[in-house]
Amino acid sequence: MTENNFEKEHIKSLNNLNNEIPNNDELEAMVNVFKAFGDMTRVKIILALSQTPLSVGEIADSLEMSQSSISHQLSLLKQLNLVSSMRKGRNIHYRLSDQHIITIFNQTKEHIVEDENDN
Amino acid sequence: MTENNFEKEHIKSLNNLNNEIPNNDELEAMVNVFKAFGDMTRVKIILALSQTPLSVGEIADSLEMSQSSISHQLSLLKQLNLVSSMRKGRNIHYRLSDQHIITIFNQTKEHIVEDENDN
DNA sequence: TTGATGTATGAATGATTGCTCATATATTCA
DNA sequence: TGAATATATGAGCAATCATTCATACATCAA
Repeated sequence: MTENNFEKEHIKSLNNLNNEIPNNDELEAMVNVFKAFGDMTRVKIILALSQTPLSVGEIADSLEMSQSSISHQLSLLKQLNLVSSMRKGRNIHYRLSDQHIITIFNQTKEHIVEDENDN
Repeated sequence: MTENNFEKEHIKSLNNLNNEIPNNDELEAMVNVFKAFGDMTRVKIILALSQTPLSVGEIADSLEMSQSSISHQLSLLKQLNLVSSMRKGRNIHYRLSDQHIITIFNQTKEHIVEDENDN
């Protein structure tokens, strides 16, 4: 009988599944942000920028990667409003555009750390 | 002179950049989790599981996708300890293994919503 | 045991993506 | 203006990845 109620609840949840999912545009935006975070180069760029604003060349030197590669990635990050840029003379300084980003990273790190302890 | 101090601080930050970045294993683990979140199918699976535990077939039906595809993705999510599974008779019930996941999703949604308002 | 149902899994494939190379654009300085 | 420096960008390529298809494995019911 109690078992049966669980089952009913479950069916109810099942029918509501599609309603609870965010609208597709928002979902797609989320997926794109996660995609951006799902690459080592971009994560390193973001972590570097979380310390201080940096020029393209500074990032490239720091990560020992080509200027072109970094520039491409910055352009992607900028498109997603994850970073913003500002010209300063010959250089262009990039900075994180949102502190949420670091919060998200920290949450994820926590997930991983807890995980390690579970083994 | 004050301008110069900023510059000095900046150089100092520059030299510390590599020190501040988490160790590579942790970084890689983070990137893998974000990669997992960077796919529409997996995000929908996770959002569905955030409502209630579900069997493979239930997820496949709900998302109108093949059993095989869902099973493949669940296997990936399981490998990353994002979901856990438990056999119940002929079915296998999957559930989220960590509430951090939803927190991360919500943070990301916030980032996106703020973004829309900025325009 | 046999048939039916639910899930997992390996191989193949088309699509996506990160990097490189070459080159264009923008700014400063002499 | 011309040379040097910093950055952006398009095309091409190799690697990665999500799905499908075929099939194997596991459980239940008769």
